[in-house]
Amino acid sequence: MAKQNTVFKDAFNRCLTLLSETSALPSEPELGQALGVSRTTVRAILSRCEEVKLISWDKRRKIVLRRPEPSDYFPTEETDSLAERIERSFMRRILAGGAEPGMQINELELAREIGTGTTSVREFLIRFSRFGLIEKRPNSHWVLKGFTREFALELTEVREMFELRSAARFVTLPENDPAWAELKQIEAVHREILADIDNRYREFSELDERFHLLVHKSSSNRFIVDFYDVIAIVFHYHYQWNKANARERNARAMEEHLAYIAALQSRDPKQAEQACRRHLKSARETLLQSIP
Amino acid sequence: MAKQNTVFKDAFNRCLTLLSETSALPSEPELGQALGVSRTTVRAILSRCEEVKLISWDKRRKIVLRRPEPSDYFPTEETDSLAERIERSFMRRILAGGAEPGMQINELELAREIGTGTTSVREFLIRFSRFGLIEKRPNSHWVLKGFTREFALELTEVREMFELRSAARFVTLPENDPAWAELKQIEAVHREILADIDNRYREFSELDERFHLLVHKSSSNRFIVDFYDVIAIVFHYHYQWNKANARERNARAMEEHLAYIAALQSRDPKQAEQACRRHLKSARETLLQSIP
DNA sequence: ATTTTGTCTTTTATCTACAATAGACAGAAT
DNA sequence: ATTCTGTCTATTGTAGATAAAAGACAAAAT
Repeated sequence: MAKQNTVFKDAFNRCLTLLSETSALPSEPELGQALGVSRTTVRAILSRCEEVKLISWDKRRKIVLRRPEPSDYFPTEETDSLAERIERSFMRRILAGGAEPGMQINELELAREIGTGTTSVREFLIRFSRFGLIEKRPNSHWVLKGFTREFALELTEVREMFELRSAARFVTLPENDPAWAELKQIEAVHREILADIDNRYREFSELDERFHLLVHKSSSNRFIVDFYDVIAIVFHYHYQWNKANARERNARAMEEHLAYIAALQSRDPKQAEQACRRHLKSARETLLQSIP
Repeated sequence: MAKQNTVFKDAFNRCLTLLSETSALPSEPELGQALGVSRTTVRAILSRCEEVKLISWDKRRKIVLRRPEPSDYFPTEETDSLAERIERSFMRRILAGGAEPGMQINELELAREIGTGTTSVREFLIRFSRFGLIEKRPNSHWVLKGFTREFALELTEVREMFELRSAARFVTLPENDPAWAELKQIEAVHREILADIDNRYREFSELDERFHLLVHKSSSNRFIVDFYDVIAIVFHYHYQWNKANARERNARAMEEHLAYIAALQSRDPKQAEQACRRHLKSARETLLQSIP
C-alpha cells in the first residue's frame, strides 16, 4: 500500500452528491474543477461510476442511469487522509489519556498503534512540533511538554497581542472590503444559534473559529494568520474534551462575540479594543478553568 | 547508506581535541557525557582511536599513545548533519539564486541536486514551512512565496511586538536573574568589537543573535522564543548575502545595542521601550533596503 | 555500594520502491 | 478555434528495509 486513495474516495463521494442532482455530468476538466482534483482522479471516478452502473460513459456522453444509494458511498473512515487520522489518534492520546508532561513519545510505537508507517507519523510530529506541545531530542525520542497551565498562558498571551492588533486593523478596513459582509453573515448566524441555543449550542465551536479567523486575517500578516492554527487546534480539541457547562459557556461567549462584532462595526478603535479585551479575558479564563 | 554517521564523526573529531590535552581518557559514560553522545558512539570512537593507534584500550585503561595529527580528523564536510546541508543548499538557491515568488519547488529535483533521498528533503521542507517562505499544495508541489518586501514587513511587525513585550519584561527581572550577568558580558563583547571594528565587524552577526535571543528569552513564552528562530535564520542568511556597507551598518547597530543595553540596565520601562523602538526601526530599514 | 564494561534490544534517520495523483501533450470532437 | 479525451510521464505520499545511534541490564571491577 504505497499511497492511500483517500483523495479518490472522498472526491467520489462528493461526485455522487453532484450526480444525484443532474441527469448528465459535465466534461472531465469541469468536473475536476468542481471536485478540486486532477483529471486523472476524475477519470478514476467516472470509471467506477460506470462499473457500478451509476452512469453510462462514452467519451463526452456521461448519462446518469440511477440515483446513488447509501451503499454506493465509501464509508467516511476511508475518506479521511492519513494525516487527519494520525492527528486525531495523537490528540486523543495526549489530551484525553493520562499524558504527563515529560513523557517520551515513540515514533515506532505510535505508528504501530495507529496502523501506519513511521514516515507519516514522523512527518506529523515535525509539523505538530510548531504547536509547542512537543519537542525533539535529536537522534532520540520526542518529549511531550504537556497541555499545562503555562502552555495555556503562553498561548493566550500571544493570542491577545495578535488579536488586539488584528481588531485594530479591522476597523480601518475600507467600506468595500469583503470582510464586512462576512462579518455581517457571522453576526446573523450568531443570532440564529442563540435563538435556538438549547439545540444548537454545539455549533459554536465552528463558528468561533470562523469569527476569530476572520479577525486575524485582517492583519494581513502571515505569521499572525498562521498562528491562529495553533489557537484553533487547541480550542478545537479542548471543546471536544471538556464538555462541562458547554451550553452556558457557549451562550456567554456568543453574547460577547455580538458585542465585539458591534464594536467592530462601529469603526471606533477604542470600543473595538475594549470589546476584544473583554472577550479574550473570559476566553482565557474558560480555558484555564479546564486545566487541572 | 541508511543513516549518515555524522554524529560519530563529529564526536570523534571533538574527542581528538580532548585527547590532545590528556594522557588518559575517562570512563565511557563520562566521555559520553562530555561529548554529548551515547555509549554506543563512545565505543565506536574508542575503537577507531585504537585502530589508528592513538590510544591503547583495555577495558578501563585508555592510554593516549600519540598526539592527534590533522590527518586524523574527519573533514568538516562529513561532520555536518544532512539537515544542515539541505538547509544551506536550499537557502543558497532561494536567497542567492534568482528565485522568483510563485516558483514551484520540486522535492525530487531538490533531492537529486543535493544528492540525498526525498524523505530528508521533504522533512526539511515541512520544518522550513513554518518560516512562511514556502507553502504546500497538497498532493502537488511546494510554492515559493519569496523573500519579498511583504515578507520582511510582516516579519518585522511581529518581531517588534514580541521584542517590545520582551524588553518590558526584561526590566522587571529580579536582580539575581542570570540574564543580567549575560547582558553585562554581551555589553563587554560589544565594546571589544567596537574597539577593533575594522577587523572584527564580521563578528556582529553572531553577537546580534546572542543579544536579541537573550531579550526574547526573558518573555518566558515559548511562542515568542521560537519565533526568534525565524528572525535569526532570515538575518543570518541575509547578512551572508548582502555585504554592502557591512562595516558601517554593523558599527551603527552596535552603538544602538549599547544604548538599548544601557536602557535595559536602567530598569526604566520607558527608556527601554524607546531604545528598543529606535533600534528595531533602524533594523527594519536596513533589512528593507536590501530587498529590491 | 557504586561505577564500568560487555552484550543485546529498541529506536531513529535515511534510502529505495511503488501506487495514487497531478499534469503535459497531441489528436479527436465540437 | 477552442475544448475535450486518450495516453503518457513526473511527482507526491506512504510503506518497508537497514545502518547508526540510543539505551537497558546483568556481570565484572573498583
